[in-house]
Amino acid sequence: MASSKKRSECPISTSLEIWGDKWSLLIIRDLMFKKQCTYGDFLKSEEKIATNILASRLLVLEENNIIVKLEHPESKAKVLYRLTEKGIELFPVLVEISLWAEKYYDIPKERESIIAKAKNNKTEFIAKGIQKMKEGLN
Amino acid sequence: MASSKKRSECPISTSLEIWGDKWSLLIIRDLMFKKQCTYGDFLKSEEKIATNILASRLLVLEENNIIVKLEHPESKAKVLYRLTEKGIELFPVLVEISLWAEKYYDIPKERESIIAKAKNNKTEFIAKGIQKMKEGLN
DNA sequence: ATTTATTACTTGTATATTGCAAGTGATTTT
DNA sequence: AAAATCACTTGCAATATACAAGTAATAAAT
Repeated sequence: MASSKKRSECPISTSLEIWGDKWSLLIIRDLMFKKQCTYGDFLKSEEKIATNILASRLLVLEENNIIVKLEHPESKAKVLYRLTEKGIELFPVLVEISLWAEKYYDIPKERESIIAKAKNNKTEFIAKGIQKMKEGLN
Repeated sequence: MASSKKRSECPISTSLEIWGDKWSLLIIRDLMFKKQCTYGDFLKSEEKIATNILASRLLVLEENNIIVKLEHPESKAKVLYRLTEKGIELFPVLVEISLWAEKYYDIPKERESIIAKAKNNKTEFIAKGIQKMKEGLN
């Protein structure tokens, strides 16, 4: 269900085959902003992903080692999803997407300050963001 | 046919609604590598995009001012597609995707040297790439 | 203890997008 | 004038998405 054979050896094509759709990067975005999410947390996001799509995207991301499932410390009924290192390393991609959008579209007020920061010293912003997220892996 | 209402104000979501699919960034990639392409050039790419999808993606990219159609200097039967400034500004996104893929997947030999260059001095690599492409706009 | 609510999903069905093969009309080459 | 090339379009099957509802396991409330 998840994978057939590669279209090509192009790294961009390979990447798009995994997360090149309208939803996967939003799941990854949520995990970067909120560090850990339950299934229900994803459903609560503004974009209103359908539950069957969420389930299928989470599976693909998990199969490709971009996210992992963890047990919730407080409830056996809940599952926590978290980014792996491989998932965290997608941060620069999301930053560049945000910076591109900021040039050509209106940005919500509450994002302005963080985008300004990213723009101001991109290299450092990315490095620190990744570093912080990787600390959370332990 | 192209646009309904936005899912959200999130810049990442906005971007994905335009080019968040398996094909659009490959079209943009081709235009970055080859500067200008005819319809047939896109069809020749390794990934073998279907012609109806190509037509629909080109339309969306054009509607969103990411590419433009130009007349071919040598033939009235051909159409040239080229990136706009807005399209060129997607270069950093493609670079980061490539660098991510390079960490986790095998890269074709002929791409190794350029990816090494990008990795070595990312900021400069991106700036120069964009500069060069923008020169081609005149 | 038993009902009620939450949780992470699954299932069913309608609609939209993609994939593939073939076709069309305008040019261009022979 | 005929054949080839060009940028697409069309038709249809396959797949993916959207929306609504359902299920089994756990947890909370009574």
